[in-house]
Amino acid sequence: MSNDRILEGLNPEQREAVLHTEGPLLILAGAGSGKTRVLTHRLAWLVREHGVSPTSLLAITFTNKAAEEMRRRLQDLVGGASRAMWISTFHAACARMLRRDAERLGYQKNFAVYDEEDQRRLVLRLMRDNEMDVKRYPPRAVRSRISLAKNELVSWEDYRQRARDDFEAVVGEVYRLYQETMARNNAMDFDDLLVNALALLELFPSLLEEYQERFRYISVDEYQDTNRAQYRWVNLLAERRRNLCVVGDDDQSIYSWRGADLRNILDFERDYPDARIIRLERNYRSTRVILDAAHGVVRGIRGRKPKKLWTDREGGEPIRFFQADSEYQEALYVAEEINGLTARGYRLSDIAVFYRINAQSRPFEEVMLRLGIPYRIVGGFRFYERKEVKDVLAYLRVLANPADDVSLLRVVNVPRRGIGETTIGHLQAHAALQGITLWEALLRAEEVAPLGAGARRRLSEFARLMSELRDAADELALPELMKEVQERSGYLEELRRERTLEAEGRLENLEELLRVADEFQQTRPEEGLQGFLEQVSLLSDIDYYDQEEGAVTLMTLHNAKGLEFPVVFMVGMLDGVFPHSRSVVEGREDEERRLCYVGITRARDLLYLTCSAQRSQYGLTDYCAPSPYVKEIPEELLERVGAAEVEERAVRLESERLARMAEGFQVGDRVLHRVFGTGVVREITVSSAGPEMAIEFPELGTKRFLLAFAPLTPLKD
DNA sequence: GCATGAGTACTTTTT
DNA sequence: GTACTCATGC
Repeated sequence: MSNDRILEGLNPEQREAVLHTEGPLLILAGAGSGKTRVLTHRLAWLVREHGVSPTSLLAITFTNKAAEEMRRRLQDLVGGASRAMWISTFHAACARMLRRDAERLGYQKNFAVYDEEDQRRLVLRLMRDNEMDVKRYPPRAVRSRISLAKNELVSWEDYRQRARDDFEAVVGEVYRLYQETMARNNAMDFDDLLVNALALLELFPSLLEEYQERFRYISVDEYQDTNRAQYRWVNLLAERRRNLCVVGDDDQSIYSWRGADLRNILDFERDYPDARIIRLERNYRSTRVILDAAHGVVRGIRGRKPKKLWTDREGGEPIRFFQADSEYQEALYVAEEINGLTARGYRLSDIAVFYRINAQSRPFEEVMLRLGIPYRIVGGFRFYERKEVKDVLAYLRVLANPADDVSLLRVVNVPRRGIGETTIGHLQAHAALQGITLWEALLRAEEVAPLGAGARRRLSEFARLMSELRDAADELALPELMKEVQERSGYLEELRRERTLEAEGRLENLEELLRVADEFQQTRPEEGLQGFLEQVSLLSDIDYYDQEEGAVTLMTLHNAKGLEFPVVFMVGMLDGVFPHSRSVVEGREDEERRLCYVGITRARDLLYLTCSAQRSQYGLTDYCAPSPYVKEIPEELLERVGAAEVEERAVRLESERLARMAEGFQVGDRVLHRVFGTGVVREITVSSAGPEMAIEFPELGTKRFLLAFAPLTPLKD
């Protein structure tokens, strides 16, 4: 392939960005302006034209999915060289550094990665152990403050010193206990990955130098959503070579609640006075109407870098706005439109439904299920957050890192083996007194004086189980080990005994987990248990998403970032939900506007905004006004849809569905009625209530049924 | 130690 | 409407 192909089809600004290889570069890339293309082509250009070794390239993306996509595109441009580049999220890159050198910070290489639930459990335990008031200071809130502090590089010492009220004082104290326990448990949470990777660079100049020498060219995508720790880490790495290319868009900054700081991108010019700045303002995605609507929402934000995207897709279909009477009707409208769109030639995978919070998905799921529209949900309850999955993973985590007592405590009595709170309490006290880990205390359970004989026996038995599994861990490949854990822990047996639908589902999930382990073993056998656990904890919902599947996509606006669809429905556009009342209270309304902007600019051709006059939450229904953002879209771009029309179509849709059902039956067929038994169809007619059938039963004579309600099944001869 | 039921808080958004 | 905590009784 010739190098010219790398530049082919780029507009002048894109081309300029690709050609600017040396020195700091800021690319202000509006929505749909082809920034992924620029990023990948720039890397390809470095390799092909400048002969840069792929090992010298570090590319940070926002999700694993984006990294994968980038690698795939690079594979096309430069072939196998793409494999040698570091293309990953901040968290994955930091984890990689730490797997190599965490020992320098006092961790062992096999450190565990805690997710939010693990963190919350630990915070709760620490607060209870120290007699703190968990009602007044909710562990969730404490956890989130600690997390935010870390992202802003505030240590517990600093935090405690700066505490302004008693809540912050409590947080400061828990923060200290938390970090101590994490160190003892040989565990890091998501934030520690960043903080500790940064610590490696700051504390060990030789390491810093090594990485600075290695990564001669660094690029960061979605720079507007980086936090303090990420900012420091990446700028430190780039300090020597100064070949730092950052890409972002202040209008799409939507993660301040997780510590992202818009100043990182706004101040880039101050950090690098010699930076080249390139603006990509040509949008290749949306119609003019859609871009104007998006602009209407963010126009008024103060401190915003003024800019306006342009497109040569003049005009476009108006934005449809529909205010339904009920949530159900809203969902029905969306479903009707989807049917109409597919009739017009759109594929289901062209269509997306976005909402502000996961809880809003329910009515849409229900209606699509009922009308038989295939859909796929991104996010919400995650596979790896399901109880049974986390339980089995917790066993594996203990095997990989016995110091991990959060995981050990999670599984010690799951399934039930008669080891209750009292017993565990004694064990913990013993461990603390002796200065040993919970695991060690478990192995020497006989020495725990206050324990009764029964408790002691049960603990020893559990200890034996775990030691044997630990031996197995050295011998067996991952899938076999997991199978052993599922079987020998008694977990499968307990679920099998239950014989409920729920247990059935859990068993299926555990099977799925085995398949995941199997695939990991096939593709990355050298990474072992450790690597598996790490991958599992760093994956996000969107990483699993395959846009090509023949289904409508449902997801939150946050998950929609970086994607595009020919048709977008933004649903539940209600004041209080969007903007979310909590965001408003906490002074983050601008960010809600940007979130709206992100949603709108995902649409290529068609955009729908919907809401309903009422909404139910906590089982109650109350009345709601439409989102104020709807009003900020210029009136001439909107087309309001009437409820009467929607009702009418709903009725028609329903009768069509019934008519389709009737197609399964013909006069003369034998059918089975759940109550009356076997009969023969004598007549099919259609009334206003849908298809009716006259069925003759041998004993009972002829009866008439409404197809919609009768429990009938056709019988094959 | 554990099953049961009453009472409660709860929902932003996620690597 | 649910998930979680807590008190009660076996």
